[in-house]
Amino acid sequence: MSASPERREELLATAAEVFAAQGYNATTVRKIADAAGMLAGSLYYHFDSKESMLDEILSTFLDELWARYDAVLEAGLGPRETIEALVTESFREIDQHRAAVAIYQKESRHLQTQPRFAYLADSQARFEKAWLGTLERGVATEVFRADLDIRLTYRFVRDTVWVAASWYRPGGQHSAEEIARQYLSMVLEGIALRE
Amino acid sequence: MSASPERREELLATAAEVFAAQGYNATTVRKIADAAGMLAGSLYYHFDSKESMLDEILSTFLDELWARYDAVLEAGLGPRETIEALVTESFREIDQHRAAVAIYQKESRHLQTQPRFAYLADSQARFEKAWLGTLERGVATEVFRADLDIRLTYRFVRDTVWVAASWYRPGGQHSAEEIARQYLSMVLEGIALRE
Amino acid sequence: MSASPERREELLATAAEVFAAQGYNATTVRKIADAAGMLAGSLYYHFDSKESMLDEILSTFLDELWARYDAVLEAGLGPRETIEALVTESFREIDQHRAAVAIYQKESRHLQTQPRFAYLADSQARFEKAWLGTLERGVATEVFRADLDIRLTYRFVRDTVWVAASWYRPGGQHSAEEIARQYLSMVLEGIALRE
Amino acid sequence: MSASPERREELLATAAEVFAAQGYNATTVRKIADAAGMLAGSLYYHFDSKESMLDEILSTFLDELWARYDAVLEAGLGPRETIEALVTESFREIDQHRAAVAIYQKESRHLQTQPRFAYLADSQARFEKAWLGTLERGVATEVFRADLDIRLTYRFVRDTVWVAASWYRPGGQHSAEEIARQYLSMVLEGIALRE
DNA sequence: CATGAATGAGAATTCATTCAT
DNA sequence: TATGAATGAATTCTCATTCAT
Repeated sequence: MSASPERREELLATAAEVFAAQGYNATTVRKIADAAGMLAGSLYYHFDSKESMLDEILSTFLDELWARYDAVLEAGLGPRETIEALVTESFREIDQHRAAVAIYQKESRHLQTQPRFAYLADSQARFEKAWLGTLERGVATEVFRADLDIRLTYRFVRDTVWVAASWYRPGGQHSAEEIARQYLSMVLEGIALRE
Repeated sequence: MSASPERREELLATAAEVFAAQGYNATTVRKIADAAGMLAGSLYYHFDSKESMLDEILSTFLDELWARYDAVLEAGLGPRETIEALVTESFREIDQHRAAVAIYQKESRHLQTQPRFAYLADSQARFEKAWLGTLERGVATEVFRADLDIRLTYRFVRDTVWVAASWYRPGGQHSAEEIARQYLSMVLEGIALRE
Repeated sequence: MSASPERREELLATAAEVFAAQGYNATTVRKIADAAGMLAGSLYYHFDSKESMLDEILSTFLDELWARYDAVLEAGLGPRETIEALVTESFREIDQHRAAVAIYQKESRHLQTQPRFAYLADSQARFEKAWLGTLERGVATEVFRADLDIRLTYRFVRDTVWVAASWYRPGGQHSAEEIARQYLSMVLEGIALRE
Repeated sequence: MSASPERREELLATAAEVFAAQGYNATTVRKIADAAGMLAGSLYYHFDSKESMLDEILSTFLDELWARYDAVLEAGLGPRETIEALVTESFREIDQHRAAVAIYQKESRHLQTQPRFAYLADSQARFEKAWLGTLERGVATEVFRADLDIRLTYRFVRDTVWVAASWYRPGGQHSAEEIARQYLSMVLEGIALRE
């Protein structure tokens, strides 16, 4: 009930694409197997269950994301630079694991309630702490505006970044970095022309 | 096969809540019926199918939304005022039909491929035309920044507004209008403090 | 739970048409009610159940048929004349109660097993006795051929008559009597030209 | 989604028996599965739906029947010999595929209206052409009586043969050929003794 | 490693029937 | 007499999962 790690990864990538395209619940094991060129039952040689595929996809994604985030958070940057770095890393993650991000975006809310996916809630709490803390620091140091509800701002920034996974296609017109740059510019400076 | 419009509306509101909370696919008719205090089969006195409930929820929402949008678009406002009005109407819609908006947000992408829900794609195209046109007008009249990719800006503004449906709860701390005001401020001026 | 006999008869006639056209099992109470211009539940003011409608249709048909058959059988006719009279009465019955005959033809075999419809088996047995007895009498008196298996002949004559209900439409080109005449001619003389 | 042809055939044979015995509509998938010694859901590994089982049973039957009929029709026989051969082949078909014939007999009329079963109507039309043409040829060459309505005769001959499927049991007293011989004798010469 | 064939739990849906009004 | 709204049992079908080969 395990196999070469490469094959697993291939299969997980395939599964992630299908989950992202059709939604986890609407995805049948058969569809994944079709996409992988095998029969549904054969997947069970590699994985315990459909849910464990989802679990592995999401936890791998979050592990990697937090490695990136932690590196940023421990770098001792200023609030604005921290936000810039977090957003840029987020877009890099979207670029490299678009499917996983899209799944996370669509499914994490209702998965959180299940014990097996409690780590999603934990991660969410860490997100909130990191972003919110940075924003508060920015307000305190007069880098960010003080007249906005800080939780509203947090949600604005957070959502603004992650929803992009729903339309982003790697290899498109703009690189992840370029998209990050423009998004940051909008989030930080707004879209209105300054006189 | 149909029945009194009031009962239908009650049941649709119930169904919309459950769809929004659990996702369309993960929602069983039984759950809807439970929430409505009846047996699963009884729903079929009022509706043809689970899908037709979804259909009615989404099309009612879009009809109403477009009535609001059209009123704004025909008012002859300037680009900035148009964006402000569209965003404000969107938050009012979220306030009044949160469930429908959340469902739309989560399900419309993959529903679009089904002929029955082709109107979702039509609506999407109209959205794009309305928002994109307004943004372009704003760039031309030097109300909006010219250095941003206009399609990126469109997606930013569009997503920024609708994702709010995933966390917004009516009767919370801020009114829909207040949230709209703050969002608009962020979208237009950014979150960074201007020196 | 009963009503004017006229209304019952009307409704039974309607039900019989639908049963004949679609088959008993494939006929929903709703279809009958639609055809009668009322709602499904309303039928239950007139009848106990769908099955009791079927029962009443079939038993009424058989009662009438046996009244006719008994008159023939008690008339003291010769074997050939008896067969002729039975066939003619059968076609008259088809003419007047086509739907009931068609239902009988299609459903009686598997209904017979249910206690409620045991009378169908009884009737079948009486049929057999009447027809078979007449044929045997005919063979004995050298009116009918002796070289045929008598049970095969019985089935041939019986089926030959009743299947006609599946295509007969009252008011068509030929009257019931004319069809009876031609059928009788075929059954008795065959279709080959005699030299 | 399909599987080994042998298993399919076994299961189809089982299904055909149950359909023939109880009628298509009254047959539940569970009954078929019981008869096959498996669970209802398991049938769906082999077949798309209950309807597709019916479809396959009927189309297989008609394909085979038409292979036989075409061989006869292309043999250049005289009208009487053609009728004899067609009837004989029909009884052979009844002997070998009794269940399919019985289903065809009972269900084809109302199935014809569904697009999926349009081929039943096509086949019916070909039947009519074949039988009617042969009868007409027989009348023209003075082999068959000219004083009968030819369409009535067609129905008589057609029904006479196929209804036998409702009572025929293979391995009974008479072989298919013997029954064919006696039926042909009745149809051609009649049951009355010739003086 | 993969297949083929199943299992069994539940899903959506249908429909005869009931009953207060 | 008829309606509107339900019930509840049964039905078709789906799907994750298992397992011998």
